[in-house]
Amino acid sequence: MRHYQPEKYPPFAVTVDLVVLTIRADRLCALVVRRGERPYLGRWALAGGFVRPDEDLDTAARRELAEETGLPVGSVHLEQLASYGDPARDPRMRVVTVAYLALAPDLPSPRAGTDTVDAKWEPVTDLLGKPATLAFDHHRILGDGVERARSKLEYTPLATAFCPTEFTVAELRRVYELVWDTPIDPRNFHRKVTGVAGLLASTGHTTTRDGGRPAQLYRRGEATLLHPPMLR
Amino acid sequence: MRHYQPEKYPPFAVTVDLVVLTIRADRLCALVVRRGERPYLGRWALAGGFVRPDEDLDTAARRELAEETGLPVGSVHLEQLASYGDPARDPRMRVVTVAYLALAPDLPSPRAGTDTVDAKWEPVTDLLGKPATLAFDHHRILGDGVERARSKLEYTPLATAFCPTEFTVAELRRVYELVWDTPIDPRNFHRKVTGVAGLLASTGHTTTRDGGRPAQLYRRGEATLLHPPMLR
DNA sequence: GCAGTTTTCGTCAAGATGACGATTAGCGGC
DNA sequence: GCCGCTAATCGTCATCTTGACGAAAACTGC
Repeated sequence: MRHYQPEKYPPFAVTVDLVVLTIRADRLCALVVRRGERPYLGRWALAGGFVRPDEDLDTAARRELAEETGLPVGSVHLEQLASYGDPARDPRMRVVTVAYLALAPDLPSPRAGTDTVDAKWEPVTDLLGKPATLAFDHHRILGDGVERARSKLEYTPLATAFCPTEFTVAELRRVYELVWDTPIDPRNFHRKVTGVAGLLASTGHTTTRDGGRPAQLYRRGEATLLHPPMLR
Repeated sequence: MRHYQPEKYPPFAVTVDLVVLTIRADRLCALVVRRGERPYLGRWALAGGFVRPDEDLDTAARRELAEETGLPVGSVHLEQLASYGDPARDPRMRVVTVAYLALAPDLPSPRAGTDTVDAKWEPVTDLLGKPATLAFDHHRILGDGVERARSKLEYTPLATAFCPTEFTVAELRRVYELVWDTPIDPRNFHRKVTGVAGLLASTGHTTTRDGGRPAQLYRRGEATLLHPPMLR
């Protein structure tokens, strides 16, 4: 094992940043934290932080998610989104960030973390509508995350990640309606979603929490790809 | 702008690695280069190299593609694939690599680059069938790249990236057949592909290079998303 | 019991799909 | 110039899926 040779291997800092999405009060919301450090002190930003020397990227992402938000992290869907490495994206030094996309059911309000003085859920339309709100290139990263979520709803069971363990067809439909920002016919959606192999697993229970006739409760099925896909 | 503080921002090396796919002699092939340096000296690997201090990730990927292969790089589709950062993935030091997926029409044979002694096109089935052939975690990266290509054929016009500027419906079909490894009915494919809005742009020319009745030549259309998608 | 609400099942026309027959338009050889 | 070969392109038909919407079912609150 050789020595580290800075001339040959230029040093970078590597961070993870988190696009954490949830649905709260009938809106698609993203987690933002207020920065407690320079640069961008006091500005809102995505949660994130430096990857530790002996830590895998996925591990770092999950650790930051837990640390910076205090949220129960076990039930959260986490996947890598993309990496961003513009030489000027951080004024301190050369930083490459590996962005992750996290999807969660409606969670309690986050608490501030170690490097943050505040944390909250903010509707994504508000954030994306004002490009200068977020620090660094986080506006772009958020946009990419939302777009990834939108398209993955079509051909994966990702929408179930926004729902609690047991959920109704109507709750799942609400996810699609909010993420795609388009109304969906409840009857056709019901027919389609119950027809896709492996998307829903029956629990035998019912609930009336949405009012009206009792609805079947489902758990997420084993499918990882939807055949046929749900098209926008 | 602060000083670099190694305790606070642990140093990483950042590389780009390239999954370059093409279709040659009716097979889906990937570009592999023989390493001219330690570690894995003499082993086959994906093309790639260190990102320079003042260089964007996309720029580094395109530069490496040109440098390590000598291929004409203008017509090549290039997109980010994913990042890999297992602490043990490189025995020298902590390296995070940003993998890119490149798709090219049938190109001339590659030449060796600066850090490589040899370069060639190798059928992906051969590479994926023998997990220990490639250096580092490149077997996994290649697998992820091929899987990305497979699924993007469904809902984007990505298949056209494997074709020359002007191509026939049959040539496009051959791409689908080889990447998905499944036969497709020429008549139904023709009907479908000519029906998808914005996938194909007519050139008015025809060719008989495939034999038989002259085929219309098309250029790729403006669509970025296929409606409806081509389903496996 | 009744009004209100939501789930769930049905119907029907229009569009998409898969299997496959038939026609068209070049080629090469004679 | 005609014949067979090849491959592109067009058609047909039964089946499946989709979108629009009617209607019944099963709960709640009053």
